[in-house]
Amino acid sequence: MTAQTERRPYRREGEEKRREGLIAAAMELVAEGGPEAATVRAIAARAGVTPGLIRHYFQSKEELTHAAYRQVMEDMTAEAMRACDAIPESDPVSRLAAFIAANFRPPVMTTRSVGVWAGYMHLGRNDPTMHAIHEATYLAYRDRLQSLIAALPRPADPARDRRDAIACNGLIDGLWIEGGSLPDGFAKGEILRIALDGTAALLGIRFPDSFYPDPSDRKPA
Amino acid sequence: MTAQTERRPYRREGEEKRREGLIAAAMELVAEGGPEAATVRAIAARAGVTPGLIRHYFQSKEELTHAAYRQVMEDMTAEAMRACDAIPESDPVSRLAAFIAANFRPPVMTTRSVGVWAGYMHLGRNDPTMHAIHEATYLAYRDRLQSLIAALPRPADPARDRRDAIACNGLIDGLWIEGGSLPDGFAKGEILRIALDGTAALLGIRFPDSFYPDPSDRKPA
DNA sequence: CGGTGAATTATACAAGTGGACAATAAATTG
DNA sequence: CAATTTATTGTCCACTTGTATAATTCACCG
Repeated sequence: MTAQTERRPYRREGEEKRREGLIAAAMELVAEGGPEAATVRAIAARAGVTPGLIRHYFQSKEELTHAAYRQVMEDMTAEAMRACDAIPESDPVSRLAAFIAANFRPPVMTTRSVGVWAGYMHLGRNDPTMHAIHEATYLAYRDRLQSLIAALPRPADPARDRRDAIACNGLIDGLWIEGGSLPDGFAKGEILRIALDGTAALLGIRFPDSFYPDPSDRKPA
Repeated sequence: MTAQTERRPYRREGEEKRREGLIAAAMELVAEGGPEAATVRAIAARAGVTPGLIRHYFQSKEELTHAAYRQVMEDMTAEAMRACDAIPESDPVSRLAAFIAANFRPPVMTTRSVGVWAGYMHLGRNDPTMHAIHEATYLAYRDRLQSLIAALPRPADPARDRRDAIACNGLIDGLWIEGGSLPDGFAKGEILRIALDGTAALLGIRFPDSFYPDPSDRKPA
């Protein structure tokens, strides 16, 4: 047992690959065991690498944490934007529906991504960089939502659009957290249906049935 | 510097006082610096006590954490219920409004309480006891909300009430988190107004003006 | 008063943390 | 093919963590 463990084989890898691998390892560990599980040793082991290498690619563990958090947040809003951009601008209601619906399907609404978000979120309270990332990604998401709302066929009113965007964003966030942290508490597709009905009610519009989950037992309005 | 630090004076205190003091200290530290700041030494120092005493009142630090989390959650729902119970049952709309509004004033919506919630929430992912507390308090809150919704003057429909409760709960949670984590991003009373307007829209009702914040610049429906 | 036991303090410890740094292996360059 | 540089590994360290336990102080009871 006290025998010298044999040296890990020297494996050279591309710089980008290594950075991504370390970030992905950190995210996985945070998702699985919270931030306290994402130690330098655990991250290195998960990435198939020696702990010392982390400091070669990141000036500190904190810097790796920032990179991972930024990636998590940007990935999620990028996913929603991608779904939205698949719909032509001539149909603003469907664009909004696609944007909203994307938040309640994998890869956005999973226990994993909600877990990562939950693990990192409290770090924004004291770490100024984390707070800045949080604020920037939150506002970017909400601005995008507001622009989709402003494109709806209704009288222009920026103040109202802002309030509606805040409300819709709150509803989306709350349902996303609940669906992700208590996945067994809801029927399949239930959260998505509630989110679409809810945002439609908030905005006084109606979304096409095609964005709702399959077993279409929606009640009439 | 290496001089012997003088012994802390022996201060005897009631058992309840000590437990509450330790729980309060843990909550404060989590609110200020996240869970990693709530070490046994820091908690003891904040409570004006020696680290060893924690293990005299709690079998482990984990047990103290559970107690503190339970207290945080129960305090918040109790506050909302208290506000609600101040309104007679003959006015179900106002009772619901009072319940909702209580969530967007101190002591419920403060950076402190949102910070504690954020600091603890991810612990529910691996610790079964924390998960149970999370689920129990969440469901207790939502059930209360659902019963308030069911009391509204409208046709009885339990399935619809459930969906409405989930939606309203999501909106409340989302707005509460955003208002608490980005307190400078919103005007005074803005979140409360959006929450009342939002839940009213979700439920197809209208809340009395008296529950809205003072500078009443509400737009007509 | 003297003794018993609980409440409180102080000390000690094993395990784990992030970080510094030297040793090594491979790629690159001349 | 030698020299240099860079990527990667392994070792070490000072520090913190939660916990175990011994030493104190004090209230209470005979």
